[in-house]
Amino acid sequence: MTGDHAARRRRTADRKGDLRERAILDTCEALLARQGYDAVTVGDLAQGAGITRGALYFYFGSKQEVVTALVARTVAHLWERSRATAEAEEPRQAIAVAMRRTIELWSDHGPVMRTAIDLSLSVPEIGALWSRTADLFSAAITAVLERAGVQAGTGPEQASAMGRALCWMIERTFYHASQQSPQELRRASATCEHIWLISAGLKA
Amino acid sequence: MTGDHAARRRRTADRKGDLRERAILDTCEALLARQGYDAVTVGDLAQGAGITRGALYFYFGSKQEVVTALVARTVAHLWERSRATAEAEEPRQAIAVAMRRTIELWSDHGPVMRTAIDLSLSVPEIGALWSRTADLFSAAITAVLERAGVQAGTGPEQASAMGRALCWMIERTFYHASQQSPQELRRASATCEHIWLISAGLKA
DNA sequence: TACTAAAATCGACACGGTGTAGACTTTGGC
DNA sequence: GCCAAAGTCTACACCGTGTCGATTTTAGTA
Repeated sequence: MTGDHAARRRRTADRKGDLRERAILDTCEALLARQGYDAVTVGDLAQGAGITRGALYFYFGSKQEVVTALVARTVAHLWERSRATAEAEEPRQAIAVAMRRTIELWSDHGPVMRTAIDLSLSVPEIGALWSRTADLFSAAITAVLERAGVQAGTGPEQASAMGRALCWMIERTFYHASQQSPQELRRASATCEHIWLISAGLKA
Repeated sequence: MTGDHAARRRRTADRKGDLRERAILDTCEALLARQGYDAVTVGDLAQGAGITRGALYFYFGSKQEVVTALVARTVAHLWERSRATAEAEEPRQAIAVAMRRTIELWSDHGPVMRTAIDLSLSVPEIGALWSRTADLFSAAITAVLERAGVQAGTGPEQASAMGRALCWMIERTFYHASQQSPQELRRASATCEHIWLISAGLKA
């Protein structure tokens, strides 16, 4: 706990291994962008990172751990940015900003997002990560609905449940659109925004 | 093409093999209900159907083919029932009926539905099957929206795109709710119905 | 500079699941 | 009873995962 100790920690923080770790994760993301999880082999991952399979298992206990770490990295990035968002905005503004953020997120990390969703069931770790992320989104949407006048509460037709449903709508719509094209992503975003506004009572 | 030939065909229609085929599919559905696709092994499938692995490969070329056939069977069942639906109803009625049908569908075949969705990407055959099903739903929702007065067209804020988004909302919401409980399924349905009605301009 | 412990890497292996091949048995029409 | 097609089995080859122990590299320390 001494300063000296901390210094050593910091110095060792960028040791060779961390570079490798990042290289593995980067390779994973690149491979995921065009092969789908199943098709990606541990050998591919290792080769992409410039090491052998055996060496890779020094960093990660399994293929699942690699992709879990990748999802964690992406999601952490997302959390940081959403925390930076001022929450007290005018509803219409808040919705527009949120959708813009979502477009960026899916543009930059679509393959990882899709993989995370696909593996949520079979890999509990990823499921937890994604569930927590969805909760964040869901809560944000709910908050906007309430601020716009939708009745608060947990009934099937009240803000909370509606926020959840709209969250799933956005997730799934972007999931598909991100496989098409950036343009399709923008169109999808416009549609989601429209329905969100209507649900909030902010549009005819 | 003679009557005799047809009779023979019909007689051979329930030959031993067809029973086995159904047994394999039934086993697959049962196993999928509590294990997830990856965990299900061809050996399990064969054992459940009372044959050996080798014999199973006489009926299906691969594990993927088995689950594809299962999805096809389920989806065919769904198509039949939705074809039986009268299309020219009053919007509110149509929506209520559609949601009721959807609850039944997910109650009876939740695990298969979820598996189909999960494998849509990695198994093109299943992706096509599911995509076609989604198109059907999407079109039905769109039709109701238009009949309720939403502007027809393919713009991001017009009926077609909205129908798609609502379709995804329903899919994802039921996907999650069907993992919880029948009660949660009904709650989820109520929420989706509510948003659908609002989007159609049929509710405050 | 030489020593040493931890970090990193490798090659070889065992295991489990998939799909194939060929031999054998059952079934049902003639 | 004969025979072809349908159905079934056992054994095998292949591939990807994850483990293990030996070896090399790295970086503090004397």
